[in-house]
Amino acid sequence: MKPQEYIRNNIKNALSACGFDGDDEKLLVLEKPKQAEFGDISSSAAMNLAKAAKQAPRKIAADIISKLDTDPFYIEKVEIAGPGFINFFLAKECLRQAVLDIHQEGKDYGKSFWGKGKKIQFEFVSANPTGPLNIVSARAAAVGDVFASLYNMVGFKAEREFYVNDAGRQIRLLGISLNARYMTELGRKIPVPEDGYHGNYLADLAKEIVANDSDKYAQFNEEERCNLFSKMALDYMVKRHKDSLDKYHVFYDNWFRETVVREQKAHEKVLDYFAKHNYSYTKDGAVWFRSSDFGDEKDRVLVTSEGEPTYFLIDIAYHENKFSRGFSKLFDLWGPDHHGYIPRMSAALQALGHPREKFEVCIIQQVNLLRGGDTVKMSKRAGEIIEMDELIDEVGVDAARYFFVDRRVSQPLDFDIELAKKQSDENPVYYVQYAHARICNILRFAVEGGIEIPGQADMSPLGNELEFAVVKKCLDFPEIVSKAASALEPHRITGYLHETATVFHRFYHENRVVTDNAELTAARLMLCKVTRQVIANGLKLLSISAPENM
RNA sequence: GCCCCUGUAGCUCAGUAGGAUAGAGCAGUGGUUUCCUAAACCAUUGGUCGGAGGUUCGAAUCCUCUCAGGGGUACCA
Repeated sequence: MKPQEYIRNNIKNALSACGFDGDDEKLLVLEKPKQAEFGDISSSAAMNLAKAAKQAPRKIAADIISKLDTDPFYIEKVEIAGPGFINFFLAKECLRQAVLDIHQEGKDYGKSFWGKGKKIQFEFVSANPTGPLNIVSARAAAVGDVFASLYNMVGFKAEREFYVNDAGRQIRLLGISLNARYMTELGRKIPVPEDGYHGNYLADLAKEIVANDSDKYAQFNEEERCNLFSKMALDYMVKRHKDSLDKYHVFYDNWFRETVVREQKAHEKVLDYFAKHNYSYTKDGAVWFRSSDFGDEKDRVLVTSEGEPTYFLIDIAYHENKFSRGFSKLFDLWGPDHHGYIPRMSAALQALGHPREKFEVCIIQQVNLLRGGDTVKMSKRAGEIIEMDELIDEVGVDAARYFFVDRRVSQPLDFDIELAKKQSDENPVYYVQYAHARICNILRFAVEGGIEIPGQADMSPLGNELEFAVVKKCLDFPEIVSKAASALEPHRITGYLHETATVFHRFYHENRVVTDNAELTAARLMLCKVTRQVIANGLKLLSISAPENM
């Protein structure tokens, strides 16, 4: 049994013995004291009970403690402190045992099972295939990927999906824009329409087409040619997106195309359903959804007076399609510009019979790009955007991913390219990776000295505070993973890894691992292995490499 | 107008289902290497938690008001 588990059960029993509700989750929450002198684990149950029980918190705490079962294997001592905290000090023996337990779990350490194998889905990035991926997509890609990894770690079956908007006006415009570039390349100057796509990537593609097929398409009539070019540009862009994301270590389970929804007439089924249930009506020649009946601030158009289905309608049908694939919950990651869109989508899905909590949107705040402290101005109109590829090429995958994930998602992010590039102590990525590399080096050194790396060891030689600090930190990992997942807060992982690295570096500095003392060496090597495992597991969650040397 | 996000150390940010002396990294200052990687470690400087009220044993955290910045408010996608 893990120490936390033991203490939790223990408090639960003591509460019941004192006549309190031992099943009240709120009373069973364990906290980490801010300072080491307050012990390893604390409970504020007594203070939370004080008001209802009309007793002094410290008195309640004393009662609870009197009913605690303090197995010396787990508990060194228990104290009442401050206004009524109950502080537990873990016994050395269970910490020593924990090292072996974690070692046993290996790659699986950190997993939990509260997801119960439920199928869920994360849809993220889903950038329009009309231009290269930009910085905002880079943040969404890193975050969405880590969310999926986190949820897989806690027992869900999480899938990653990219929605490709491969239909509609913008794709026609893409074809027209490519047509202009192609004809221009052939010497017949046709301008890219003002609301078309002006980026150089289409000019590049046009050159490529001319190089391969020469003027073969010039004979086509214009409409035919634009249609063909729409398709060519689309395939080209999707491929580019895929390549960029591969390079970034983001791998999707599914690339879902909007045309599938249209071909299956799924949106018409939604219309029929809404009409049948009186969730829609016609006004001014357009079909409206009564979204205000489901919490939206006003009704929304499903079919325009021109007879065109809106993006919203198609999107509803798409989400209905997701549910039909058996996901018990859908997570969408959107940019801040879409937050006003949440109530209407939520309304639509509720109208279709899906409970509100089965659809959750996570808004990823914007990214401000800096270079050495100065803002990098980006103008989409003029085609001046920093592409995700450029960013990765410049700062590297590991640093980019670390920076994007190391901040609360709901918070705008200042990304300083110069800082991310720096291979110095200003850059937190290397700090964590260095701890991993350092441990690898210790193990290498031991092997070179003829010492066998133990698969088992007697941990009793572990005795000082720095050693135990490392163990305690490693012990926190599963809980951190669970919290990061349930709260959708990936920055907890980077923060934790940084702390783990700190504790290890500190230990390393004061304690020599490989010494003449064979027993002590074996125990410390085991401690090193376990720490390396925890750091590696954490980095793997983030898809950041764990280098063996630096 | 209405909605969302944000305001904590010089900079970038943690900390918010109320809890102990508000933390970390970087920057600054001063130290540490005959020894498994100094991309490290140790010490130290630095705070009216935007402001004002309120709720209570206790507020960065909850409520009201207020100031400041960013974003959103389409028969676009």
